[in-house]
Amino acid sequence: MPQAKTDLFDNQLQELAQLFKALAHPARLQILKFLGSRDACFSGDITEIVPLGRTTVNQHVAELKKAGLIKGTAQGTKTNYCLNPEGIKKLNQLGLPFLDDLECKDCTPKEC
Amino acid sequence: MPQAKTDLFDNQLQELAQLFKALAHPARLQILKFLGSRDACFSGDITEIVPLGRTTVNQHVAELKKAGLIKGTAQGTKTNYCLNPEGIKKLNQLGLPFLDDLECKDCTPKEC
DNA sequence: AAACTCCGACGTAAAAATACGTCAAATAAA
DNA sequence: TTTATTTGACGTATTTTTACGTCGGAGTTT
Repeated sequence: MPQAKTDLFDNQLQELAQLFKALAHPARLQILKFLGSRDACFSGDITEIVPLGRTTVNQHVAELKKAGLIKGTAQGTKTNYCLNPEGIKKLNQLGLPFLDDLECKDCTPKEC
Repeated sequence: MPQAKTDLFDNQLQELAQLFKALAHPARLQILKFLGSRDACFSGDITEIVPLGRTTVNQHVAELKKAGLIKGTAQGTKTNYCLNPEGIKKLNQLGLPFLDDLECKDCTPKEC
């Protein structure tokens, strides 16, 4: 884009859009779902979870890290991947109310 | 991207990723929020709601339409913009459970 | 030590997203 | 009828995203 104009918007909207962007690819959803479905963190090859090349998966992992939704701390050869509770919390704090407020309120069939 | 590999993923994940993608820009969030905050639909110039050029805003509107989140029916010169209850419902049905399931379950500080 | 495994960093290519200008059609207002 | 207003369609430039190959380092295994 010929210059990102995202800073013309409300801060909360910007932040929320960033978070939703991190969720805008099935590979990233799959990674989050995988980590969320486990009791503990995952120390192993995330590449094998996702049907894409290793490099590509690592890129998606990096994006999730950048968005603050997961953490990955090196542990010997392997990396320990966890959900980042703070990021998830922020996602829920901003995202859930937004989705809730979209519900059709008192719209009659005529109006909607 | 040199070929979209999105079809390698679970259908629900694909669909949800598509919906989140539609929410991945502050302009689109602003439009949704605006329509959602009203009791009825909006018949007027959406361009003036968003701090971007008319053409650009219309493009965002088209994306929201494509994602099934809003409807826009022509009414004389103006267009009547409404949230699309079915799309919003689907977003909530898929999105809310996903977000809820990401909550850290019984992770001790040691593990996360 | 040598071989292997896993990961990050770098580079690359194709596609999509973003932002806008311009134009034409349709309706409303003068 | 002429003039505006509004919207959608088309085209374009720039940036970002997506997907991968390759290389090198850190640590394990043999």
